[in-house]
Amino acid sequence: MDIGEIARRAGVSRSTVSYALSGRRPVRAETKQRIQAVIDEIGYRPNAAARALKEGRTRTLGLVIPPASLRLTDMQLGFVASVVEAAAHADLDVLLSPSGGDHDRSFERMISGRRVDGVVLMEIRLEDERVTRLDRAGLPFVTIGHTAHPRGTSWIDVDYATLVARCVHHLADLGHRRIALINRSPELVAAGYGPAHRAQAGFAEAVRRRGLTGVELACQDDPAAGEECFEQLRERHPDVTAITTVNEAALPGIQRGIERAGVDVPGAMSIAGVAARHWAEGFRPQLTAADVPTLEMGARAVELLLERIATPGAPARHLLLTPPISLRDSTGPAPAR
Amino acid sequence: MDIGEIARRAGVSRSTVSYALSGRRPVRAETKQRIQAVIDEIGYRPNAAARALKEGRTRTLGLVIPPASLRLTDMQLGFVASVVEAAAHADLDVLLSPSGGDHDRSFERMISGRRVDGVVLMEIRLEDERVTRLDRAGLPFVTIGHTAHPRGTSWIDVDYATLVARCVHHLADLGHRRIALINRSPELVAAGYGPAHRAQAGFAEAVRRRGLTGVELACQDDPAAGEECFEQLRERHPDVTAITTVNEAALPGIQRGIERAGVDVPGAMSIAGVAARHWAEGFRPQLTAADVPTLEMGARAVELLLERIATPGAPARHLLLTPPISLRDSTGPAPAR
DNA sequence: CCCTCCGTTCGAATCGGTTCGACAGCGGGT
DNA sequence: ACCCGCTGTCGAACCGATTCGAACGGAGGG
Repeated sequence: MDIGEIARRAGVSRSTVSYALSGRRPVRAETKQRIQAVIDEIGYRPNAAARALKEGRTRTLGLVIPPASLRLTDMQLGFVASVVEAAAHADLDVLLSPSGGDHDRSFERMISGRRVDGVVLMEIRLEDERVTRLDRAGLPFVTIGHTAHPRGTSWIDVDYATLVARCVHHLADLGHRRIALINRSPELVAAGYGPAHRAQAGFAEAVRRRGLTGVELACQDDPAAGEECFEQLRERHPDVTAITTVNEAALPGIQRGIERAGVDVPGAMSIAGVAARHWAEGFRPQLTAADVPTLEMGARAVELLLERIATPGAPARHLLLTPPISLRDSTGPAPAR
Repeated sequence: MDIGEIARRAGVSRSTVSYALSGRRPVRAETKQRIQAVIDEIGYRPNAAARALKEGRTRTLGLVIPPASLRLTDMQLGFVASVVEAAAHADLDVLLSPSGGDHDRSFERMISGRRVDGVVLMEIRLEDERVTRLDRAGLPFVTIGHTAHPRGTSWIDVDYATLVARCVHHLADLGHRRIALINRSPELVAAGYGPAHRAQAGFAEAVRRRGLTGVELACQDDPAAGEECFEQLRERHPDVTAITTVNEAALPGIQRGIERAGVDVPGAMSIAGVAARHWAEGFRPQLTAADVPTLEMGARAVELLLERIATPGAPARHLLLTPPISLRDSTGPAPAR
């Protein structure tokens, strides 16, 4: 079922079949029909490897995901889903590489074996070795999240600093004076994980500006830790009246903690955060939050990547999203003393 | 940076370089070293497309996932993660195809363009067109889940019928006479989705055997639906004292419902189910459940697939897992009348 | 001393596509 | 009548690897 077989059966040369399929040179309508008939009959599809070899491109995008052993967060999952979706829409396939840990072989294969035309990288650290490796390999890539100094690389990210700051301002406007930030895990903060880092910075700056008292807590990305973190907060800082968080995975736990402590939200405690709509609306009462447009981000990332692939010389582009905060039911005036 | 460049710099022929790398023919140690030195210097990696073209295999596995627009369940995510993990372990790459809906192009490309050596299929329906298409394409594949009549295909699955039956027996042993099954979504049941179907069958059979009264409810795979479903159950069947469920995504909602209704578990209501350990242990009180070994299943699926690829003639193999039920804190004696 | 065999290497064919150059035939402009 | 350009087709080269057959030289056996 190679192209030669089609050519033989249609009584033409291999190149004619190729031109009939690609349309790069005119082929008589009758001939084209004859070829198409044979193709339909045999069920022929061009061999992807042969095409990739000759064309020098694979029509495949690489997607680097966190090591599979780690549970993907909902947000990461959203990125994966939307990248795959967008790629499929552009008739591209997606090759997965669980990188980090000891599985760098897969990453190595992907970037140096010319298996992909471009790469989408996620879970970017402020200093990220993978970025420099991709740069050296001369492979087009786009990151979801951005490094400390993203010189020539295209990226898309959510402006955590601004969003957290906005939450703080919103809470301050409501009269809250003591506000806590429930951040991502201590490990991530220590590892220089961008969102955690920038949330911290935005929080500190906003708190300073408004002359508030700020408390920052690092919390593992899971419900149990969220509950524990909330209890800890109540114990050590009982005077805090508002919480802002970027840790969506901890939300169910925070909610549990609130319910068990019998705290009235938003009567006695206000909460505002950054989270995918899914999490914000699942919270009781529904969470006032900046909705991270996970699905859109993956799609835009692919868009940026396709641009980079099409015109490698073009300047890198950056998309810093600042979705509006959706007012829901979890924030209200600070309780009177 | 092709093999010719290496050959030139090392002063040997291209075939010698190839043999030095593959070891399929002896190469003098000194020559081998010289070649290796050049390779290390240049950072050469064989072009994947060229190799695939000549060898006739791509060293890539295909993984068909539900359309990306749908939220992947935790279990599906576990499959994806473990398949990717296992493939990476065998130095294979994984190509993703979101199939179903209008994205069949990707599926079509994958199976007929010889882009992959084999395919892992998940979310199998009792009658599944994709299986027949793969069969026709003559591509080795393995399914996670199984069709109604899986003749010559290898698969791995969890024995939902038996597990649900065991839950029922366990509850019956504790004295419960009226038991509800909270199944997966009505759509899945209607579409002939295996686990939902077999859970139903196992439930009905066990209930009949023990002479119990059984109530079956279909429930969307999300917390909100779980809560609603529980409330509905309390309202319409207030005499039910035990629940068994295969809908892990609904568990948090069921828990919420229980808490809001102030029902004592396991004092007034027992619950036993089938769920990944993660969900069972996250439930309060911890859920007595058969722990679905998601991660193991993906790994075993890849194992089966590699066997199929290695020896296409060998008979298909089936792995029907029946993990034991872990007794936790959610089941107890039926309340006295 | 000749013949084999083995280790080592090379050249050429091959995988299945795409694409370039050439060429035939035909219509139109001058 | 001639040349140009366009349409439609073919043959051959090429992408970058693997692999087969053959050649060469030295060691070992008869």
